[in-house]
Amino acid sequence: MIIHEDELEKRLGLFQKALRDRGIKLTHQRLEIFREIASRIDHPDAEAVYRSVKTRLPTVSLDTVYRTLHLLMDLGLIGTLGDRFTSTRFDPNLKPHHHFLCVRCGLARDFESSELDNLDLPEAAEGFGKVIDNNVVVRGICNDCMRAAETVKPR
Amino acid sequence: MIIHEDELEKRLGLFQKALRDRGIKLTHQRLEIFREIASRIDHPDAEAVYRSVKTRLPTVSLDTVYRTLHLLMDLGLIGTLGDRFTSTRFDPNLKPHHHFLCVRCGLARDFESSELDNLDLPEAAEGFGKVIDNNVVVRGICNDCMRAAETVKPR
DNA sequence: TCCTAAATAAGAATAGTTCTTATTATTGAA
DNA sequence: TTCAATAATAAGAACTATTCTTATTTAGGA
Repeated sequence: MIIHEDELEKRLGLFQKALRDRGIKLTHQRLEIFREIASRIDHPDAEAVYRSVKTRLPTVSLDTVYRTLHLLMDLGLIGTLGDRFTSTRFDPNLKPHHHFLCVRCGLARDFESSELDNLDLPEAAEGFGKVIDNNVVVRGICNDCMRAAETVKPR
Repeated sequence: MIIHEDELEKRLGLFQKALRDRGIKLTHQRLEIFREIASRIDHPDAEAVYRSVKTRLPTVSLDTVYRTLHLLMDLGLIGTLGDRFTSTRFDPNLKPHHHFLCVRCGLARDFESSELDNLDLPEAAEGFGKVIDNNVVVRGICNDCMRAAETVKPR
């Protein structure tokens, strides 16, 4: 759960600068929430962040944790594990395959590739456990969204 | 949204056989729900499947759609788009990286690899739109879960 | 055809997340 | 440092996706 001290310092610096640059207030809550997420390598959910921060700031609310995590996402200071959809999307394709995913509209399409099915994984990856398979998610802007972006010129 | 007629037939065959082999009843609802998910390439969520099936079976319930989709998952006849967690998990790592994910306990760990950052993608993938980046998810059983499986022998 | 277990519809319940509102705190200005 | 304006917070209501409960219906074997 621990990252290097100097990596944490670097992340905290980025965070404080991002807030200052945009005139966003630096509250105790935001600092503690950022410190918590930035120092962990286990990809906690909002509830887990809330539980930890609560030991230091007993009156913090879960809502503030959510708002702050979303703020951090908007600022590009954190991301999520996997692409998030509001609901589960199902996939009837039983063959090994990978996905193209439009980050704008959520369009998802399958494609096959035996090269990608059989990637040579770095030792680091293999070291975490016994590998079953791997899935490549290609993120992009789909053709429709590209066309829409070209058509509607900003005024 | 359309797949080949013979691919659909093949999927329907697998489905009916899987139910028969296990003595699971073939209901109208199950057949229509499977037909719907099996014939689409757009990875719909339960609500979208429900809306379509409802036009043919007006009395079907959303709950039945959920139960059936989960049954199909348990039977290995469908999967989901991306690995699903009950809640959103956050990631403070801003460097390009990939993930190891334990399918048993949900442990997630980062690893870096410039090779994987710069994969040579098949034309099929590039054809869907403008690519931004790609993320590799390595699915497996983490070391802790492997040890647990070895320690607790089945009786 | 009849019987029985399994499956369904309907609606209540739950989990995760977001919204509303009254209160509090940050930050720039005096 | 104090003050004022405005943003941010806590609390709880509300909302969305999903699952559970229960009375009713149905598939499939005898």
